[in-house]
Amino acid sequence: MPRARTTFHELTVGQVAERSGVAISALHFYERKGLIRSTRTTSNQRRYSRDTLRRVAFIRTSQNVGIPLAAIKQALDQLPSERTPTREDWTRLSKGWRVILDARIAQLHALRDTLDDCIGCGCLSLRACHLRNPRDVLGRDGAGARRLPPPSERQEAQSPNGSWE
Amino acid sequence: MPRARTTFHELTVGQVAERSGVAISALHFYERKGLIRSTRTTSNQRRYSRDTLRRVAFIRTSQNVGIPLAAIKQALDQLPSERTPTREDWTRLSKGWRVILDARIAQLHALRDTLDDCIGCGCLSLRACHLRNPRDVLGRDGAGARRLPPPSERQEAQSPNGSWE
DNA sequence: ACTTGACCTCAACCAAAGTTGAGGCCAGAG
DNA sequence: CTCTGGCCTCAACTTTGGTTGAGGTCAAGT
Repeated sequence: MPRARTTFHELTVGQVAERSGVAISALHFYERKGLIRSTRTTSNQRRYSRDTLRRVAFIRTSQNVGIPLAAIKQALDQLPSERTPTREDWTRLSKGWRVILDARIAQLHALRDTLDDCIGCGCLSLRACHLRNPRDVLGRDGAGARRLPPPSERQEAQSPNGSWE
Repeated sequence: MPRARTTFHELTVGQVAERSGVAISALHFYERKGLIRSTRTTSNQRRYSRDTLRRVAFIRTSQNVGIPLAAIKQALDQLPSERTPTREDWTRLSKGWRVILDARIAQLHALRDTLDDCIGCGCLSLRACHLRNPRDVLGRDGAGARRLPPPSERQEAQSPNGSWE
C-alpha cells in the first residue's frame, strides 16, 4: 500500500481530512474558495502546512455558529499570507471572533428569556417585539425581500466591526 | 385602490407579510412546506388566522438559531391543527425550544471561552480539542461525509429529545 | 365600463456549501 | 513490471430556502 511521503511539517489532503474530520471534497472546495492554501509536489499533489488544521478548525467552528464561508474567509484573510501565522496572529483574529460570539450569545439569551413571555403575553404586534428583532440590528431598510439570505446569515453579517459585507 | 376586506381575525397574505417582515413568496413557500396554513376566500385568496403571525415569528426566530425548516415544522406539528392554539399549547412548544436554545448557548459559551486558549495553547491535536467537538455530540459515526449538511444543521439536529429526523 | 392593485399558480432560477462520478496520473509494494 | 491506493481535474448534481417572472383572476374605486 503506497503511503504518501510527507516531511514533518507537511500534510497530505487525506491526512488533513482525517485529522480535521472534514471531507476531502470540502477541503478542495475551501481551497477553491480561498479559505486555505496548499503547495504542490512535483506530481501536483497538495501539501498543507500544519497551521491548515487550525484554519480548518476555525472554519468549522465558525460555521457552527452560523457564519457564512465568505465572512470566514474575510477573517482568515487577515492572517499573514507569506509566513506561518503566529500565536499572536491567531489571538488577534480570535479576539474579533469573540465579539461576534458575544453578540450571538446575547441574542440567544434574549430569545430564550423572551420566548415564554412573548408567547404568553398576547402581544400581537410582533414587529415591535424584540423576539422578532432581538437587537434592533435590522429595522432600517423598509419592507422588502430582495434576495436576503435567511436570518442566520443576515443577522450580524455586517455587525460589530462593520467590516464584512 | 382596492383594499382587501378581512374580518377582524383574518389577515391577507400581504398583511402577514408586512406585519411579520417576511416576503409573500416566503409565506407561500412555508405554506407549501406545511409550516403554516390558510383558508381560501371564494375567489381563492389566502386568509390567515392571527396566530399565523406567531407561527411565522417562531419560524424566523428558530431559523435564526440555525434550526432547519424541517425540524421547525416538526415542532409546529405539535400544535393542535383544528383549533386555535392556546397560550398553553405555545408555552409547551416553547419549553421544548428552550432546551435547544440552552444547548446552543452552552455550546457557544464553550466555544467562546475556549477559543483563545485553544489557539494559544499549541495543541495541534485538534481532533481531541473540544473546540472542534464542543459537546462530544459527534464523535461516533467514523470518518466520512456522506451528504451531511454543515455543522450548524447537523449539530443538535437529533439532540436533546432525540425526536427529530 | 374600465382600470388598478392585490392576489393567484406554476415553472424557472438563484446562492451556498458541498458531494459524486468519470477519466487520468503517479509512486511504491509485490 | 504491473497493480493499487491516493491523489488530480472538471463537470454535473444535490439540498435548503427561498425569489422572480409570466400569465391570469377578481373586486373595489372613478
